[in-house]
Amino acid sequence: MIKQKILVTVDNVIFSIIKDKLQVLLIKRLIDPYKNQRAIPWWFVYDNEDCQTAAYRELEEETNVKNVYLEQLYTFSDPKRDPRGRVVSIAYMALISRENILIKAWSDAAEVKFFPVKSLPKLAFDHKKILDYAIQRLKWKMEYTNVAQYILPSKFTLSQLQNVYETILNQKFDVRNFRKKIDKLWIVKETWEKEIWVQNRPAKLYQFRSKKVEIVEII
Amino acid sequence: MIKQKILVTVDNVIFSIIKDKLQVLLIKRLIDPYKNQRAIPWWFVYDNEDCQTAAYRELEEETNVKNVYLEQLYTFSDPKRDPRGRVVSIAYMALISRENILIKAWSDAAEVKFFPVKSLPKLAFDHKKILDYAIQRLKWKMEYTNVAQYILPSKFTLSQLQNVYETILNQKFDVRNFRKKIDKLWIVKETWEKEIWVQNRPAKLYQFRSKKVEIVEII
DNA sequence: CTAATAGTGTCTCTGAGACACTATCTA
DNA sequence: TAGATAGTGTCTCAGAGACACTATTAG
Repeated sequence: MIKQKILVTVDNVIFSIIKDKLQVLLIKRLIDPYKNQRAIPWWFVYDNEDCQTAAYRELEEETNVKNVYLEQLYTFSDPKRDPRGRVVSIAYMALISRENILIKAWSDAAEVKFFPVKSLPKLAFDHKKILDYAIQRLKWKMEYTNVAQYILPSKFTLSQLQNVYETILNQKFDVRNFRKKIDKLWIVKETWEKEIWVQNRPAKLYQFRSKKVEIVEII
Repeated sequence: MIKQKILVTVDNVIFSIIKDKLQVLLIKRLIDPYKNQRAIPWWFVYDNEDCQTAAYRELEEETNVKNVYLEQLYTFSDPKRDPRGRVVSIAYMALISRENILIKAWSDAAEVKFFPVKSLPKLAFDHKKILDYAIQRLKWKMEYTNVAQYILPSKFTLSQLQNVYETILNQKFDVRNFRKKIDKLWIVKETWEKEIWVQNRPAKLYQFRSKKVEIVEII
């Protein structure tokens, strides 16, 4: 067969909603090129694993891997994207609920930290392009499927659900119309539980009916 | 940097509508593995070109490359997908109009030939999986964008347009409702020309208003 | 005038979106 | 009882889908 000098990596765009903001996990680069700049976490694919497995391996570093959504996005292959040599990167998007984020990604000082997508630092390589692509895909997935469940705790209020949509799609919805829609789509069910420790009327907690990602026209 | 033994290829799923059927271009393999079976055309990516460029290069072999739509689909990376060694393949989908297909893909005896997607031979490697994915994506793109223009001649009748949708989405539409919808979406315009050489009332010829791929909820 | 396809309008029903007040809990 | 958020129904308008006949051409 032919000779090639191409390395293969996976990049992981890891989204969560923290403090009512859509945030993405970034690492600080410790070496050149782009030393001290932030980057999307990535790693080389091993010879005997497929890319999805490599992306999961990477994801384990930062999260408690229960109930993670992982989806392949796009393959970035500009010959100049890494100044050191030819690297083709398969980008993935992960959605995780705040409760599944490991402590080390919490600290402000950390080299691995969440940033709100609305106030990002300058990113290394072509990672801005990758992130923009991921945000676009996330919006589509939110509108047309039930993936919202992966970014919420397993039991949630309808207000929380609405907030996820409003935050990610960057628009407001009428409370009554939103609930009517969710109700008709038959994607969530009531539990017998209610919020506790809140200083107002406690809301009912709901669960998604299906863990499977399904096509549902939500918006 | 790290040592890897991974080769990178592009696979091209080339669609067209021929004889009112959705068809895909397949080559006959001349060597093992899968000798004499049909496969999606593919090639290695050169060290200094991005994957899109590689896919275009491949496409030139079979088509007259004017007015081709080319879109990256998905990257297939199972370590066992090629029995000879580790090959990661970036799959692309191309849409071409029948008028842009080179003669050599026309002959029945050819080693490069179109097959209706409804009566496919057995495919080599994981190419059935890739093709299924491509068909799925094609359906989505037809429903939500104006890509239909790439599979039609530049001037076409509304009946032809409706046929493209019916063929690919595998369902019938009411003539009046279909035309109402297309009219309202404002995506095509009349020309002053009509069909010729037909044995019935000749239909008006239309053109797409925009060559750019745009989001339009067609169906 | 026959065969073949092009081309056109109306009605019904469903779903989207605008809109404001009452209910229930804690402190 | 004040403060805070949960929770609920109606009306209007636009778009989707069902449905049948006339128009125009070639031969």
